[in-house]
Amino acid sequence: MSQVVNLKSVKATCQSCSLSRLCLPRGLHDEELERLDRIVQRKRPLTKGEALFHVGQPFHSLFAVRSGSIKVVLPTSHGEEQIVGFHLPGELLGLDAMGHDAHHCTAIALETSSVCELPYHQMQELCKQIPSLNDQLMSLISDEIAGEHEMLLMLGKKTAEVRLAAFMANLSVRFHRRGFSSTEFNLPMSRHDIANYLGLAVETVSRLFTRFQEEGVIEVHRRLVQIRDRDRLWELAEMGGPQCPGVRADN
Amino acid sequence: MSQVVNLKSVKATCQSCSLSRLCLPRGLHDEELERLDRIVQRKRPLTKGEALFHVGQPFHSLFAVRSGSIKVVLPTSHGEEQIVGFHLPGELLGLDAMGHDAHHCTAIALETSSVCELPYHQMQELCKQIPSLNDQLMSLISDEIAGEHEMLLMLGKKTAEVRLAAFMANLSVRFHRRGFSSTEFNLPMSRHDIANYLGLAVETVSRLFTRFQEEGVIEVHRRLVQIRDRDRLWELAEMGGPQCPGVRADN
DNA sequence: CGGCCTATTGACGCTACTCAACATGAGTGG
DNA sequence: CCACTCATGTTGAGTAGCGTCAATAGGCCG
Repeated sequence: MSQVVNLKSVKATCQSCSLSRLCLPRGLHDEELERLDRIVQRKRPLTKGEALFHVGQPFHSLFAVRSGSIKVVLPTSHGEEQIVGFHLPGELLGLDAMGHDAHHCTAIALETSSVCELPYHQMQELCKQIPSLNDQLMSLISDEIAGEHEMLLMLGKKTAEVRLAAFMANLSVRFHRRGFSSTEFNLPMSRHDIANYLGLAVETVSRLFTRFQEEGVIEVHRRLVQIRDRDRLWELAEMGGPQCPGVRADN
Repeated sequence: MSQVVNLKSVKATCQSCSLSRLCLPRGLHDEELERLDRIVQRKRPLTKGEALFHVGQPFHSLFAVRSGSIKVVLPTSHGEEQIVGFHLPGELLGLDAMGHDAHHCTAIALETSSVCELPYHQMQELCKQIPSLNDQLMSLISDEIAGEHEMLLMLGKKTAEVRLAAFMANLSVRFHRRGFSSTEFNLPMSRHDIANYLGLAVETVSRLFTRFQEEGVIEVHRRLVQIRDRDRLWELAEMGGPQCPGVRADN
């Protein structure tokens, strides 16, 4: 409150952001980046459990995760919930509300997380003026759809073992792209969240984790995961084939 | 080939299309409609089983279903397939490839079907010039994402009975919006397709159909469906609650 | 009419859920 | 610092829902 004068010095910019390779800035040159920066609003960090938006709330902005992680949840008529995605830094939130006036899902921080707010109307204007920004937005949108297709395949056809293995493999790749270790990371979400997301019972997830450990595939202690045998994990996830589900070409 | 002179007389236009209320033309006025019409390419109808595009093929156009129905399929490494959607007239295809150079899924006609081709680059240009076209495209995109979220919920949390009931209810609503009866319609897809889409075995679908019949909820003969007790069907589909999953506000 | 594909029905078994007890760690207050 | 409580995670036993396998019935087309 009293430090307004300091804000400028700590202000993050798209130019300086390490995620620009994954996020909207991808493919933009300096002048364009500055224009994007001008509409981006960096918000105060969310604390664990805090909602970025709730289902039904008016939609006026997209959000990009800057740090931390956020789960996206669909409430059901019967009080249950379905987690439809976990978003890591560089990924967009709120795409499913574009062109509508209310959010269709709820976004909740899994840990202390910061996001960039992108007022939708200003984004639209900027997309008109900067073709490569529009391209990148469309690319991220289609990734979202494609990713959900892969998830439908998971839930429709795969066993619990394959689902969990693929989930771990997917996290490994996504963390790696963000500059973290691909073999050792902390799960941002609880067992309950994992189970919910994968359409399984918590107990099943727990049992599978211990089985994976017994087989020397991964080591799990509470939320710390260490991947011991990457090849075997990929096999379990059925990701050795022609294309790698859940993983778009590297970038 | 020899009838070029006749083409104009039979040429369908977005202005004359009964689907404009659901499809891209929604919200456009006459002059804008004409400009959209100028980039739309009406293609020869697809025959049953014919592919509109295959996974891996270069992407350069979106498609809108004009008549018939089309299934969208994801192939897996193990030769299986997962159907990720059935598209009825007025719905778009290919959204998951925007911003990429290749299709991510395969689209196959379930019956004789015609589509409108929308060259993507021209669409982009037109979206810049016609804000309400851009709005409608974004709206359709977000509907696609939201619909897939609902489907994740189905596959993640719902029993076979609820899935099939919700599927029938969903079809009923979608046919109704297209001017068909909401209580009597022909399934465009086989039992095998339904089972695949819902993540079930064909036998389970068959058994549920007979159970629904015994309970007087629906009548099914081969592909003809008659809904006898709409309220009970909605109950079975768990669609009586606060909001109706799978069904956006009417339009 | 015969062959083929789709759909139905039945018997059986397995995967993963439910219920329940227990373990572990985190946070709190004395 | 320790005892207490609560949240989170693990493990076990029993079971149900749904998949698999197999046989049969019904439509469609040449």
